[in-house]
Amino acid sequence: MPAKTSTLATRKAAARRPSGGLSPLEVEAIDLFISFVRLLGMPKSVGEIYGLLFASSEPLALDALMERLHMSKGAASQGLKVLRSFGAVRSVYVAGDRRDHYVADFELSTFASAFIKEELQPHLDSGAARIGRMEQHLAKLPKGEREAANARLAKLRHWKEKGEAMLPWLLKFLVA
Amino acid sequence: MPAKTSTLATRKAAARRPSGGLSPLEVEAIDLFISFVRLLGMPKSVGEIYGLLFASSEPLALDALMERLHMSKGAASQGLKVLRSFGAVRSVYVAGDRRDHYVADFELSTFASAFIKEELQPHLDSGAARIGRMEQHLAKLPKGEREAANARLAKLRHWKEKGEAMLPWLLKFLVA
DNA sequence: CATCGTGTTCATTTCTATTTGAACAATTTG
DNA sequence: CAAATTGTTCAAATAGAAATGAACACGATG
Repeated sequence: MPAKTSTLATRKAAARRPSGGLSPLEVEAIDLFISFVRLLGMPKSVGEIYGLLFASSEPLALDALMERLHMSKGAASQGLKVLRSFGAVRSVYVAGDRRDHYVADFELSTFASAFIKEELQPHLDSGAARIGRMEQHLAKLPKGEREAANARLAKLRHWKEKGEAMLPWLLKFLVA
Repeated sequence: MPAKTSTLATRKAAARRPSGGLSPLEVEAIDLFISFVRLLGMPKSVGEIYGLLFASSEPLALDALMERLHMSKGAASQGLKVLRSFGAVRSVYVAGDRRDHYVADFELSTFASAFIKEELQPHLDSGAARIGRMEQHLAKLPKGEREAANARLAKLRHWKEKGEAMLPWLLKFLVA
């Protein structure tokens, strides 16, 4: 079987979408996930890729993503890397094809817990470290100021605790 | 009283910080809030301003922010506008001074509820609208594909509901 | 083992978001 | 009411993030 040959399913799908265009449903899904990933501070391309994979019933290879999303190979590769790291996407085996094929993972929970661990938790940790350093500085302050500054620090500690209490809850909520 | 004259408190504070420099405590607070607002996708300047106000025991006017943070008047004005819109900052009256003076509001709850209403809720709403549109498109699909696509849409609806259930809870958690 | 197919990386380019700085509006002061 | 002070707005400049495209690494294939 020559390398260029595609599966039957792929050929049928392509027939419905001449020139690699996107169906209205796909466009809507892509838009949805673009705005979602932007909310999380990720590049648009990540949303495009996930959106298309989400809408697609067959696994898609890198070239398919490039072609249908009008995206460079580099961007597609980077985007998939991010999505893999969050467990939002995984590669599936396709017989007789050397390329990697990807499908969207639909479990919100894996995605959420990865995001919390990789993005939120580190922020909380560095925040806690900073509060620690602030306590050091506080000790060296003249007595008059120390009192007022300490009240503020207490607020910070309180927020830190709120945050630390929230993450596990958030996780549980999303997994449930 | 000539316009250039500052309050007694301001003069004393300035004496400890020649050339408008920042104390280590202030730097630490500013760093903390910069990384926080960046996490929420807001410009750095917003974090700088809130950080300095948070650390400062006296209310600060626009020129003080400009000078101490080496920031243009425009940026300071914009930043304060955002912070006011979130209720993170409010202006207080200072006798004998024409300028607006600002203090940080420490209530996490007002801040959080403003953020949820202004940022998160609109996203959820537009997401819901998009799901509606997707349901329209789905109806026009050939029967074979409709089934698979519908399963995906069910997932989306589920996430939407999760999101809608989460916001009120999040709010309650942060206010408590 | 030379070539081809596939995917990654990274310097450069392109695009977007933020900041600047100056013009303006509004208000106060002498 | 003219001049000075304060704050806002917005076009232009700048900094920062993301995408491109080409070079590279790696394995497969003949």
